Amino acid sequence: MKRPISQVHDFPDQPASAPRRTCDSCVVRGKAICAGLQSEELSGLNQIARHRRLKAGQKIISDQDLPDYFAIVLSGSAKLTKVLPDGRQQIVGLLFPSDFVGWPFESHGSSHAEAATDMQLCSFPAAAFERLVKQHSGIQHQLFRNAFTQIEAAQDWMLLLGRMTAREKVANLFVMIARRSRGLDSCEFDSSGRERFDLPLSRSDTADFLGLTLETVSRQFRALKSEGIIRLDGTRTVTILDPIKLAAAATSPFI
Amino acid sequence: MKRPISQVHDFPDQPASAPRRTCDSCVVRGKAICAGLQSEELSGLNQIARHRRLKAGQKIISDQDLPDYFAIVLSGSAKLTKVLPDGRQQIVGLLFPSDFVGWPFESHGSSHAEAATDMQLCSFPAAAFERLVKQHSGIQHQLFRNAFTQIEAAQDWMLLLGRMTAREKVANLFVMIARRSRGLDSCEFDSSGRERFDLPLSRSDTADFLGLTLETVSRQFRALKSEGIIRLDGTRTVTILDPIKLAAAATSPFI
DNA sequence: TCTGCCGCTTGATCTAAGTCAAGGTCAGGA
DNA sequence: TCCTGACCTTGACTTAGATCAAGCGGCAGA
Repeated sequence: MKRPISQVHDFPDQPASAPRRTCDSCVVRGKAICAGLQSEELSGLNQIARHRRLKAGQKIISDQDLPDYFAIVLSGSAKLTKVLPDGRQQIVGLLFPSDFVGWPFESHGSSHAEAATDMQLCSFPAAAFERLVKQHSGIQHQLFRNAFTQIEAAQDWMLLLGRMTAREKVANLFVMIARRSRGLDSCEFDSSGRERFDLPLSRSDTADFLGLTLETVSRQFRALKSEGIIRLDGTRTVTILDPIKLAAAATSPFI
Repeated sequence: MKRPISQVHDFPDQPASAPRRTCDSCVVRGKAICAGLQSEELSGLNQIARHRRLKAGQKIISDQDLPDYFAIVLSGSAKLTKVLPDGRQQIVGLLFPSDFVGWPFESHGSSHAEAATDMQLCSFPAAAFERLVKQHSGIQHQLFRNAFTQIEAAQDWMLLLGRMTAREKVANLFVMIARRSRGLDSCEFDSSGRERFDLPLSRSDTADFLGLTLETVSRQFRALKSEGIIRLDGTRTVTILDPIKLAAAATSPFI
């Protein structure tokens, strides 16, 4: 039987009294906003940080009301969605470990953040976090850099949504997820050095991410598979068999 | 003969010795990043600010090399574009007066900024501006808020690109440009209170912004016109005849 | 005034992707 | 064990929008 690669370790929520596990001690150290902070800034964050585990589908931050916390993704993935009144949906962002969730100082976000897979977060109470940001310009600077990364990703995705074919969209999705998964436990290299990773999204979510229908997504998966470019183990696990051809199918970006 | 509404006033570039006109003295005061700054921060900006006039089509900041200046748009519009190796193009942002151009502290942007119309900028030499930002957290905070606005716009646009029909895309474009033009000299209300504004983009650029072809854009313009929703004077000037129907055609967002 | 070009419109046709519909697969619960 | 429902695949067909191909109109330069 096929099983997805990644599995959230089953450790319990930290009780309030226990020493708190923080961003400081996590896998993504050095990549998340904590990177390059002064030790004073780090210890400030550590003091308010709190571990949090979410099941796939759980809301993280709604686009309606004030967020009560911000967070850094430690494991798993989150999706940012926007919905039209008639139900049409677009996923406008996919967050991986080390990504920051939420917008300090804004009364409401422009999208709804939700766990795409089971995930772990390092969370910070909103008010305390904003207070820290005001005191430490290093944190503010990291937030700003994080914003730039999000803009870059959004602009890349606009190019994909507006100007790419279904095949190119799917190929680029694989390239992007492979890159973001590298070094995480949702990614391994097999004995012949082939990269294998889990898709954090269902076919339907994938369609909403790529601006396609789920049928078209499924057909493009099949096409890349039948051309020997990828292998699918089960429905969520992808192995890249031919990275050259995959890059060609993606027409360059996201490499 | 029809003439576009907006016209760049023909005042000469400020000689280096003359008292410099700055962001402080411009139309967009109170809306741009200068809003809410301390007087000390403002005077710092004023000291390095420099007026700049650009012709339509001139490059502002390339996505290749380090920017030598950042700027606030005073009049006219700029477009941010991304290009695929085979020439396919996507406009990933449209900038209006009060918008900030460029990314301090990043070695290169992810898109190419270019004047869409003749325009005026309030520019800041890159190095001096970054120095100021480091000193004054108020400016940093304004930059951060500006980044949030850009993310919001980008996410809205992803929804448009991925999930809207050609008709909805065009209707939303009109709604968005009308909103952003309000209060500028590229916008007026006629005697019966109808809103009239200039499109900053050619049909071909509009197509690249909406993820369509220019033919489809042209046909959708015609459709909205023949339904009495808009009027076109010449090829760039739009009057909204029926805002209710326009909003209906846009299926809600951007209002 | 004429000419050529650029940006735009319009029509005819084509096609990539959407829609509709029928199964298949698998995990979880009765 | 079988049933149920969620998720995915596959096929047949339809269609929105792309592509191809004229042609128009205004203005810039001769």
